[in-house]
Amino acid sequence: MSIALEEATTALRCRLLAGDFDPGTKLREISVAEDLGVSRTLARLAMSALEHEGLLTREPNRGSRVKRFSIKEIADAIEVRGELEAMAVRQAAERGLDAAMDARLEQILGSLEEVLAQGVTTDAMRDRWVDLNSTLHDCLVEASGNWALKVSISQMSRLPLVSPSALIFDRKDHENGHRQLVASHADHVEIVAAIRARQGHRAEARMREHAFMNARNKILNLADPETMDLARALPGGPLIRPDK
Amino acid sequence: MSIALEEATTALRCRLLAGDFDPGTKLREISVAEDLGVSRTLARLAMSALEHEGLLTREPNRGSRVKRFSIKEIADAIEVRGELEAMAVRQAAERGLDAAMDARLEQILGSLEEVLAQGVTTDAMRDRWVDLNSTLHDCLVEASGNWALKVSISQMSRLPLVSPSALIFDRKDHENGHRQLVASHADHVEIVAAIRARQGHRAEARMREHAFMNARNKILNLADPETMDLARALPGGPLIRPDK
DNA sequence: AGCCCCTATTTGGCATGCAAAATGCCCATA
DNA sequence: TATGGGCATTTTGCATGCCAAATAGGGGCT
Repeated sequence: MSIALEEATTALRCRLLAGDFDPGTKLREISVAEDLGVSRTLARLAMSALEHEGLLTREPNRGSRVKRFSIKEIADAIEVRGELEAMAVRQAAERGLDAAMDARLEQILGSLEEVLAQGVTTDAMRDRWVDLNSTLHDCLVEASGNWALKVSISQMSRLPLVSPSALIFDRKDHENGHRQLVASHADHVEIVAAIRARQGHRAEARMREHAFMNARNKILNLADPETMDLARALPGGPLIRPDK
Repeated sequence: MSIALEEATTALRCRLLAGDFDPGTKLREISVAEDLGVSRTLARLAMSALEHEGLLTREPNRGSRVKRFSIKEIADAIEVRGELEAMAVRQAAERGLDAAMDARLEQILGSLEEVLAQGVTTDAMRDRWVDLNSTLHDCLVEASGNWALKVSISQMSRLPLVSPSALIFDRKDHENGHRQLVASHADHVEIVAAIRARQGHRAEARMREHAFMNARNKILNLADPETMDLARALPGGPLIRPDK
């Protein structure tokens, strides 16, 4: 089930995250199947996968529905991811960086610095920033050497708006947006520095604050959807609703 | 019926956790199907579920194999669960207990106290202790009101030896086993007290230590399998190997 | 031994059949 | 009009058979 399943699952996941379906919609496997251009069997597999990811909920004998996320649930998930990443950098500091990872982090930080200096104004620059940012977070988790941490974080990151790639750029107040990026980059630099200095507690604290600020920005923008501009045209659509 | 899938998945999961298969064994869907007495379709669904749970790994076009857990991976997962539970009790303290949950916790603590007073010597008593212990941990997570926390913790808990129900009783040194239970119960009491007093940081710290001690006991026993006596005859078998 | 080719098995996927449950609809009744 | 009961349709849950492609396994050849 390598090629087609993965493809079908990805396609359905993208449609869900893009908000193609209203939350609460029942997904009939027949319509999903012909929608994705695959068989009922495969559609069922894909839906099962997304159910495990938490994007669908299944009621016995009644099929699956599109999960509705409340803002609180998203905020919870972001907070959990933050706590886990904080734990990751603490463990990375306690464990120490190997030479390869150290160089890799240095290179990513350099690229981020470069992008920041040029100014993150175009969509292309935004994409590049988001990519680098995601990669950096991945590396930090990797550096912890903790397998379970990686699993947990990636589970959270599959939820809408939770992933580090779901950055929000403030387009209304461009000055403000730039300030956020500068602060974010300063966090990155200090976190890596703390890890190198084996200051586990400091790395943890700074990462926790980093996550908190990021979460607050996201939630603020959720309440004011006009300014919302999700990187990679990913999530944030009808899946998330203020009610619960 | 969703009955059969759930049943087949549970059956296969139990066989995996019980160590019926050596790690690395390739699971052919045909043999799994007739082994469980279900169709190939259903066997694939069940295997897909267990793959998402992390008990199986799939290699494209080559089927799935039984995942081999190193002791480090298990220790990592236990540590992550501990951190998440610590976060849970902190949030529970910050949020406050509603009357129903407060009463429920009190009742569980009372039952645990009672069991402890009678002495946890028979298998039946051990089962009762494990049940109460699991319920208490579930309640604490529930009390946090954090949905993502519940999801993450349950994900970790599906791994062998990670669940709070995977308690280990020291049968070699009965005195030592009893001491551990007494200490564990004291932790429970103080954690609940801290939550009631809205002492988030204290609840968190104590829970982290509680988890750490529990993890250490488990890992110690892994290195000395003679004394290992997993409650509910659950996991710990061939799935876990010292190597990596 | 090393390599190649051929065969048998297995995976990945599709279409269909079927019983049971759920859904929807129509109509009778209050 | 609102309610509710009964019937037909749809949908789910699972099984079965089939097929192409990839893999694994087993000789035989050099």
